[in-house]
Amino acid sequence: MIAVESLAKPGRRRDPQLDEVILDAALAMFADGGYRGVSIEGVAARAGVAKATVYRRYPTLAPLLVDAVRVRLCLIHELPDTGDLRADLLAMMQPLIDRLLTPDGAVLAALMAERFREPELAAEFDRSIIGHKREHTRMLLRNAVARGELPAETDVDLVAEIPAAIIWHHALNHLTINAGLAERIVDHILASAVTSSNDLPWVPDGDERHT
Amino acid sequence: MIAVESLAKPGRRRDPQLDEVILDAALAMFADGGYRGVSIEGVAARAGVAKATVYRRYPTLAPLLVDAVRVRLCLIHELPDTGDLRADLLAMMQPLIDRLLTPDGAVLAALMAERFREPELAAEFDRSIIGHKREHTRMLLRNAVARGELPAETDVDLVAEIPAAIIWHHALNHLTINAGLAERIVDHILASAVTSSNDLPWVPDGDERHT
Amino acid sequence: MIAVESLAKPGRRRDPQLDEVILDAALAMFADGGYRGVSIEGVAARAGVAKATVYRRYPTLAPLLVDAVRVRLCLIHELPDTGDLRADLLAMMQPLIDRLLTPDGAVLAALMAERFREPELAAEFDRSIIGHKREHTRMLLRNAVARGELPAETDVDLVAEIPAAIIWHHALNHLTINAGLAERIVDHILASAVTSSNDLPWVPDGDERHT
Amino acid sequence: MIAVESLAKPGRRRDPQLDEVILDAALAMFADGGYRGVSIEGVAARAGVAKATVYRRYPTLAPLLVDAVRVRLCLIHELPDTGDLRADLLAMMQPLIDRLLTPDGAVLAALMAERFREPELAAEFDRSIIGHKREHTRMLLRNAVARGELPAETDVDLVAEIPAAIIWHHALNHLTINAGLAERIVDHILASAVTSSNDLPWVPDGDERHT
DNA sequence: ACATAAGCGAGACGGTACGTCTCGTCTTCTG
DNA sequence: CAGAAGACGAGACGTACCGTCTCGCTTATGT
Repeated sequence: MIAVESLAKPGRRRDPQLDEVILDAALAMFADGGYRGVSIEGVAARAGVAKATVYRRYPTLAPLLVDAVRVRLCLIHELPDTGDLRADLLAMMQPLIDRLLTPDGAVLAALMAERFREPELAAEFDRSIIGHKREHTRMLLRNAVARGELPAETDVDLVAEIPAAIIWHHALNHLTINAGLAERIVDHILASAVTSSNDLPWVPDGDERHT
Repeated sequence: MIAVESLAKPGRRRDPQLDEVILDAALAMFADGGYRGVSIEGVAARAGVAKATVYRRYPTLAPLLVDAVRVRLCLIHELPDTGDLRADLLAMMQPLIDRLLTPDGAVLAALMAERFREPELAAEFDRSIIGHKREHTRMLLRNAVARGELPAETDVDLVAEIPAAIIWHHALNHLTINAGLAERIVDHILASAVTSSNDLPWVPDGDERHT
Repeated sequence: MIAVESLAKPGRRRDPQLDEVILDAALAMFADGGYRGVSIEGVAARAGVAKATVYRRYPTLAPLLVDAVRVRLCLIHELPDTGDLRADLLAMMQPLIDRLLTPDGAVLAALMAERFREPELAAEFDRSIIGHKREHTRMLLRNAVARGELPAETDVDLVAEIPAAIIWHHALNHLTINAGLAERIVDHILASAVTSSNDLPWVPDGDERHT
Repeated sequence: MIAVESLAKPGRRRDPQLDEVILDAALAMFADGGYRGVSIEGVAARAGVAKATVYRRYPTLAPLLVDAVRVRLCLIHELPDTGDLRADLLAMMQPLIDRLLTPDGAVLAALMAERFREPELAAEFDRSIIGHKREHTRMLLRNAVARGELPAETDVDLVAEIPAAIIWHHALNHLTINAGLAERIVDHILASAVTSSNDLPWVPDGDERHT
């Protein structure tokens, strides 16, 4: 009886399906023409939706794309820490590389390129894609140093950037990206592994990895 | 009096001063708003020039910016090959880093970001800025491997990309770039230098064979 | 038990108060901005009512205004036929002129103007305002001719139109309308009265008509 | 040599052909749907012209239609004054009636209807169509009174309005308009002609006026 | 009493037109 | 012919209503 507060708002609900087609259309246009190629008018047309329906959801283009990226290109995944540096690094890189090899790759690369100019885009991108990867990688490396797997003088901050730097460098320069890239990067990082008193278990079979 | 050659076309000459103000305006607009922020209309307005005056010189935006970059941001420099890997690598990186620290740095980074979408821009950019640096770096590394300075199993192709990848990664992610970065990169690359049981055979005979 | 006719439908009744505020709002908007200035959206807003509440009652604008006019501006009155042509004609015109002098006058004039384009509006307007006045006036004139008060060659059809034509001409052209107008029109019509063999009893006092 | 002032402005001239197609399109849309049916967007589309091309010429709809009317429906003609009241009145009415019988008639009537609400439209309409006709008619009637052709007590101001009032009343009420209407109106006005001491040369043949 | 059904406020939806803006091209004039 | 000025077709911008529709609630029966 005592309806303290009726939380239900009056009026028709927004159609959740439209949310999706709008985001899809936005992402598709972005893939085609980059940030420049996206217009709210165009998104509405492509989504088969009235302009007002888009404007009702997003006041400007940026949050629309931000949402499109968050919802459609989410790359967040578990950050591994098994103690096996090689495996952990590979596990960090693989999802990104896999994604770059799909059609979404073009979108991701475009996004990476545009993010320089679009702070909002960049922020969201960092959150959902790059996220805490760098920090996590740093930690993995620090642990490896502590365990003695990597030399004490390793420039952890720098090395931690190498995977992302190389991968995005490839993506943005239209250089080939393939499954072997991750392994080559890991091999490079582990090349300075402390080999002091023992054999190098990975040397014998480390030859045919270069694709 | 004797017009030996009538190469002189009739009509008014193009005003060379306008060439300059146009390029300046283009670069300034690019710095302000990136590729998106540049329009021939805007450039003309900023240069205090009629639109046709710009269009007469450049059919589209790309060659205009390409020219602006070539003329105003030329980064071409000597590719060093002294035999001192450390010094050579540093010499390769320093001009770029120096430039990135000036106000032009924003322009360069923006250019680097936009080049993903603009093949023409990318081509010119590669020619005048990145140029043959990658190939040259590869050669330097190969020579170092040949001299035994670097381990035989060094992934030369990958390592050669590290300097550019790291520097641009910093530039595009608004990470700090400072003079020490080049040294850190070189140190990292040389960390795997063969130091095992002997002196450094390359020091005494580090001659200047490659020009 | 035997619900011979279950005319009473279930469900909530329409709120009769809303009928009124809707019509009032419609008429007010019409007075402000003419047919163009009326929109169902606007009427709903002005009436403080949901759009659907209006649309439930009137499918389109026309019947809404038609109702508003019928209910609020009814001009139907007795059509006099006393045998006194002068008095009868005056009695025909007076209610309209009186109404045109009230604030409703603007609404009526607007309605008269719009009716050209809006057949539905025109039909209702004719029914409730103009009605059978023309035909009645014709009859009065024919009778006057028959009685010999008007010349036999009188163009009854034309003369019967003069009162309405003049009055609406004034209304639509923003010309002054005043109480004397009706008298002037009657005087004009009676000017051709047969004066052959007798005095004109109404002439002596026919001077002060011009207001 | 002394170019005191170069009145010629620089820049491309407005295309006079476009002036015409725009006005034609506007008039056509008006004929189809009345003032309500005209939109600048629609005019541009119908004229095969960019919106800006219309907006460059007319800030809003009203002056556009005003111009369309002025240029395309000009009804200005000589105001006759031959001393023959009958002929002069006929000459005044005939052009209007003729026009109303053409396809333009619908446009004119619509315009007449809309003018009530659109002061700008009305002003232009009065200037180019109604213009000084009323005043001229008044003068003709005054002269006729002075010559003794009309009774001294004629209500000149009222009678002068009859032609226009009747004709527009017909037009706005979708009543038939035909060539005979002008004659009937003139006959009516002359019905009160002073016939005192002379014959009425036009009476005998005044029968076939009803078409 | 309580399901049924309509009324109602609110507002989402696909549209259309608004008036403004900028784009790259085209045209006309002056120097 | 170069250059300034600006008209032009094209089309996106963001706003405002249009008329329809879908909600969640309220109100009145009819069984």
